[in-house]
Amino acid sequence: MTREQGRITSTDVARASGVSRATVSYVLNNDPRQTIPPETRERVMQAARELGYRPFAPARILRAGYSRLVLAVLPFEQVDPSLARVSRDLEVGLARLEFSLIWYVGVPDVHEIHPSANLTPAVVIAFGSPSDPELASFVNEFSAPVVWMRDHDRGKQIGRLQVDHLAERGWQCIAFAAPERTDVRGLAQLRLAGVAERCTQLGLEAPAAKIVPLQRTGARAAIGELLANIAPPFGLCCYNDEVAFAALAGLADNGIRVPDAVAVIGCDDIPLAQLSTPALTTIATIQEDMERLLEARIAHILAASRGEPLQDPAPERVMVILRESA
Amino acid sequence: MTREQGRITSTDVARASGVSRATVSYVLNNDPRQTIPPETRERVMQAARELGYRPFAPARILRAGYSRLVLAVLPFEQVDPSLARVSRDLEVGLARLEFSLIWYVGVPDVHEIHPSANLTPAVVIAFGSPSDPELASFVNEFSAPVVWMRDHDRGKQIGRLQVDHLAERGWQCIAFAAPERTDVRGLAQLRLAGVAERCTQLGLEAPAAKIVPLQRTGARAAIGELLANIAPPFGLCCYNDEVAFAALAGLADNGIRVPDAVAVIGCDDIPLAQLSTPALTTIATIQEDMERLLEARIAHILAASRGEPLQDPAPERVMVILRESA
DNA sequence: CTGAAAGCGCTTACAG
DNA sequence: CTGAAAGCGCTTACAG
Repeated sequence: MTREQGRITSTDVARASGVSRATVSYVLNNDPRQTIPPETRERVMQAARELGYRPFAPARILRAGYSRLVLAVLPFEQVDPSLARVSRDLEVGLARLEFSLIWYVGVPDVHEIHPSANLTPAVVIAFGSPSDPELASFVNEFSAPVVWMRDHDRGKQIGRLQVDHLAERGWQCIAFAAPERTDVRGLAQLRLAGVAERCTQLGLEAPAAKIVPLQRTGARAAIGELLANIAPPFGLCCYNDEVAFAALAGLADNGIRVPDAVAVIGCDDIPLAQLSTPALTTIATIQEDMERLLEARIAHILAASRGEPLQDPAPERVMVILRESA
Repeated sequence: MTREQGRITSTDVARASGVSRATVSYVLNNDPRQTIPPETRERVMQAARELGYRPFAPARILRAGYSRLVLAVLPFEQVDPSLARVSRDLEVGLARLEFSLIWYVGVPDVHEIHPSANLTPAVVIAFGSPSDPELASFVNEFSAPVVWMRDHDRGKQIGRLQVDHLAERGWQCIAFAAPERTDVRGLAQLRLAGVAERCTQLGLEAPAAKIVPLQRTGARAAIGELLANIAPPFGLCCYNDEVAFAALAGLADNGIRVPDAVAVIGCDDIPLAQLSTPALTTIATIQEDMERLLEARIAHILAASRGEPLQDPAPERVMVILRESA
């Protein structure tokens, strides 16, 4: 692992422009406390440009004691379509504060080498819940303030809202379609818990739960089994829109009409949701709320980067997108 | 931006365990050239644990001259469903080599502050084409070797393959369904170019192209206009599976039967592809090929991190997933 | 207005 | 087997 590129340093720039390293630094960082003659300034900038000089980040950070880097940690199970928007808004907000946003995506347990060995974020944004011990320890390893997003509460809240919607429309019997993906079991449990909780509160029977695979034949079979257990009419709360698509396909393959015999409600409002037959009723995060939330979150991050104590941020709120399937 | 946490340094550990900083480093890095008495070793480790000592990454990197960090740069337009798999495989492969993988996702032009000010990747993986000037300059700013993935060729190749499949099955007339997303225009142009190229080679008429929005009413209207331009039967090559879903919905809303009157072929093989009505025929990257490719790519990255010259890697290959829509 | 010097935290020859 | 010392590249008081 030798790398003898011969890095270009500020010493090189100083030599090339006939000044000291201090002056190079003053010029390049536009230090307002120094008065550099424009001619010298120009000479330094020119030399830096010609040599292709880039300050070596680790040296700067070592000197300063901190970086302007925010690392978002995203477990695979949290990857979902709403992320593109969140990511963009976060990044633009942080850029305004001169912070860079980068992502760690994946499986915290794979690593003998922790990324903190090569990376010094000023703040870590964790997608998930602090009560997830693996995620929590992965994230704490950075010894930086941690801002949590997408905590457990949202999971339950979505389940509750799905039931509310179905119950309001007169559905008395509720079932839950769970995903096959194993990495997402925790989230699915939570969702189901929210569904079950609300059923109890409303005096409905406890919901039947069934794993509905995304493979079409698997979906058909799963829905068949569900139908053997519980007779239509019933309302089906799906873990997310993908599972809802599988449920719709399985119901169609079993000759069940949606929403006449079975109502189906998803979650996420993926772009394809309006394109299913029938178009999918689903749950989405409230947009304006989202914007306010992100602003708050960024202020939060800034505060954390200054070492100020963190308070629990307001949770994301959530609404029904009404289409045809429920 | 003061941060006076009082960082715990190797000096603290040395003091606490009554040895020199050198010894602390030897113990914690398991230097095989040193013979440390087990007792001393234990004392040092204990002290480090109790103090919660973590070596400060920038100092290590400054000393070493390089980091073990690979940064994948992903423009928004390149975000697609196949990424989850690629990401996971890349990360696991790199972890084995003791490299960490992190992502930069987004819009290179937003930044006055370039992430390289806070980050020193050993290698950059760029998703896109070196002939994209914005991406190229963003990525070169890191002054690290750059490995390119997903170059232009793949775009054309997919278009060609879609046409081949339709032509083999007797479709004489070809149309192209483009996405509405503007950030993806470049890729869409390329795809269309591939489609058009193959049509010419096969002696077919030049393909009609139409933007098909993902909103259901928009999709219906767009397909309506397309049908006014070009009468069924024809084969419809779609930019990706999402556009294909919109096309299927639009065709259904216009009373057109798939695949009898119009054949539809997508791209990506997203999980939902098999769940449409009819199930979607589409294009996917060959799986075993993908694995070989990733292995090669990782070897490539490793070579790059040693400063060895890069050669053009083999491109990804691609196949038809046959279902019902074409 | 400019430069010599110190120091951020780490690792590793080198001397003992 | 252990420790004192040098040096990675940067910024910034400080002296002139």
